[in-house]
Amino acid sequence: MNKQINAPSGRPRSIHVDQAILQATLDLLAEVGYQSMSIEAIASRAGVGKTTIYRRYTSKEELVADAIESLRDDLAIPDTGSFWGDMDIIINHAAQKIDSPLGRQTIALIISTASSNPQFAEVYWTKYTKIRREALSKVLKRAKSRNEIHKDADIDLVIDLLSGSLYYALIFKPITEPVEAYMRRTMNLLLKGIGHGE
Amino acid sequence: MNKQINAPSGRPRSIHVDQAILQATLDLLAEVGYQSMSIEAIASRAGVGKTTIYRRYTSKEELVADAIESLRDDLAIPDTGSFWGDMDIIINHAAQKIDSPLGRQTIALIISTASSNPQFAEVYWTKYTKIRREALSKVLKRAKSRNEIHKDADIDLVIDLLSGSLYYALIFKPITEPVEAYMRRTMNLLLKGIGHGE
Amino acid sequence: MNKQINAPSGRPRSIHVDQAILQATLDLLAEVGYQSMSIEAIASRAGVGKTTIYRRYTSKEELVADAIESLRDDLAIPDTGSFWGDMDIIINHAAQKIDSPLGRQTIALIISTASSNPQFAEVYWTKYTKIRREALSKVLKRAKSRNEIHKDADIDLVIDLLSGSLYYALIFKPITEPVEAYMRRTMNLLLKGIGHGE
Amino acid sequence: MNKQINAPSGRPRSIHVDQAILQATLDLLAEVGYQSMSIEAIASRAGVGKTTIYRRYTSKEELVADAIESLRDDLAIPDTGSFWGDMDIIINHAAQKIDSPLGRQTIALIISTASSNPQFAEVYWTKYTKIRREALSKVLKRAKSRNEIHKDADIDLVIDLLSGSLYYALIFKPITEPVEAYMRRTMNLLLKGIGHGE
DNA sequence: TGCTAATCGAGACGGTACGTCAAGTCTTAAG
DNA sequence: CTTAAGACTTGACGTACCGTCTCGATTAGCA
Repeated sequence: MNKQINAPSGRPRSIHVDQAILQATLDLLAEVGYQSMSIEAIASRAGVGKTTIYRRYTSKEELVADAIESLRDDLAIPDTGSFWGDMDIIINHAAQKIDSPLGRQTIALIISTASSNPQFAEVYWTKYTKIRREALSKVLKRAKSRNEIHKDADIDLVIDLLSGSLYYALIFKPITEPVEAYMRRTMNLLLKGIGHGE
Repeated sequence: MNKQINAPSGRPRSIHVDQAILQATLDLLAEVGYQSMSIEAIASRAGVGKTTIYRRYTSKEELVADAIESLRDDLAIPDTGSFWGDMDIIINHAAQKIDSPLGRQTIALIISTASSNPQFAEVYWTKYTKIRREALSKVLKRAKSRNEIHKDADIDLVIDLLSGSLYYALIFKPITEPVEAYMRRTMNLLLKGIGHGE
Repeated sequence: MNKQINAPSGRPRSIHVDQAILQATLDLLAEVGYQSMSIEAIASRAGVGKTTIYRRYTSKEELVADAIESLRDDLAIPDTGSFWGDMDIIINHAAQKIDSPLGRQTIALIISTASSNPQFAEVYWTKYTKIRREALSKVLKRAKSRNEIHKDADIDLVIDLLSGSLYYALIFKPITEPVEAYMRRTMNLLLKGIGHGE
Repeated sequence: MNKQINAPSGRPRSIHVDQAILQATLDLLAEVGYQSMSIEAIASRAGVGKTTIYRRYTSKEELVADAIESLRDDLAIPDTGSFWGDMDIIINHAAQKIDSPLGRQTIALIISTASSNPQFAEVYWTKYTKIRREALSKVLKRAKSRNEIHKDADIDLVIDLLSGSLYYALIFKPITEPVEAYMRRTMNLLLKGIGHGE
């Protein structure tokens, strides 16, 4: 009963080929960057015909999105019992991801593509960003319920500030301090605020 | 004593041509976007030979950077006497800049190019971003001296959060609310903080 | 035993394209001449990408050489039984070839290219000139065996004189008489000589 | 009375510049050949602005024609009293001219340009070829009057054969024998003829 | 002696064509 | 029907020269 809907006649697609393509894509992404990475180079690196790639993906964006998706790690949402306990884990995890050639290229790519191509902003948002936001969101909600942060704090906006400043710093500021330290400073500022309360 | 460093020989460069090139660049940037904008199209739109462009700029990035630079407005730093008075002006100014096809394209471009090309991050930082940061910085310092915000608040970091979240929202979030409203919400969050004081 | 040296993989070259390129080349050669004939024009006339031409030929010379080669007629060596009978046929054949826009352009081209490019002199010599010389040579040898011309006459040199003077006249002398007449006068002079015998 | 038609006011043209241009032209002609010789290169080699060249010549052909003209030697017509005496001088002179890089380039150029550009065939004919033909012509006429050659020999045609075969050999035949030897063989053949007389 | 006008070098200008590269489509033979 | 290979059209790239056009700076001869 669980036959494939349309019984595929002829030679089936090779999964080795699938993997070779994704791997070649990731390799080249880390080596030469998104812009200077040609489909032809990917094909040749993967030992595959161009046609074989075009049969699977209709654009470089799609291909790369899939390649990045392929190495998504299933981020376990931490639950240590304290806000800073959870945050430390999230921050360390993020920092570790970012501090590699592929990690930086990936972020640069996501921002770059997304900013000039709204329809791929959507794709990346779902495949990459959303997961992380959900983890953060859960952690913040728990902190709320533990009364560690204001119960009327705008969690979504907090995440915007946290993520936004991180990306902003990664793009525009030469590396002055470790990613972890920067994120902790940010979180602290958000906790205390800069006004005088009433 | 006459400071003529190098008497320029040969026919001098035409400023009409300079302007035509920059204008064509801005037009096309708004119309078709950075990626699909060819030097050939710019040349033809400007009524100019390709050589004439290549004589001035060695890359599309350089050209576009200069074009954007050319429409830099000399942002007067507001001084209304109150923090929110100043902020309103800055926010309105920013919103007005952003809410135009060219404005959005420009921001997308800056982020996109900068994120995949560190050396142009530098250029844009200086030509475009720095000026706005300095205005914000001055306003925040004055607010500090008026005791409207904490005197030990990390101004640089505050600006990172403000700018970062704005860019982040512009890229990843479909337009749900006016830019002004979003920026005001952000500023409020920063003032109050999300923690419970000491 | 099957002599297929390298089994060709990939899409084979299209013979339609081959022909279109050669035809466009010959057309333009006759219309605008060798110098002002651009590869781009040939490509567009043939309805073909520039790359497709560059895949086959590395230079305009090569392309044109091949185009000319393509219209080589398989000159049948005449054998009428008499020297002048044979010569008449050869002369008429030559004259007919020369008296057309393409014919003149071809000769001009061959001489022009060959004189400034020794390696193409070689090509043209083999593809174009040699065949005609061989025909002439055979005819002259038969005339020798029939005792119509001296048995110690230097046939190669005779052909040089015949061909050389023809080309020379074509280049430098405005058309005063039909090609046939000129060639016959030349041949006569060669037969009689200008000296007084021994 | 014999004043220059239009008294030239303003700065007169510099003869140093004239010479520098011609010299640079000849140098480059011998070095890189006619085709790959750009006006820009000539100007730069001569230490002269492009305008200065275009003020004097309207085309590369004109310029080169003048450069070649500038080194015309005033071929004295020999008169030794015997046909072969005169011929030896002419042959030696020709051979000496031809056996140098510039000499070969010049001939190649003349033939090449002339064959693809009838209006320059005219120019070269007058400036270069005609002089040599007249010398030959005079020598042949004297030989006639001395009864060394037939009195009804077609002198013009003889010269065509002599010149034509020489050019032909220079272009198409790899150097097998000295120019002098070849010319002497040709002359001999012409004297004796290849037929059997009546 | 100073004026006038064409010259000079330099190099910018709008163009044309170059030869290269990659994009995405297509056509083979082999599996 | 997929695959690897590679030919195909298209279009932009960045370069080299073309012939024309400004520039400021020399020069001569005429006034």
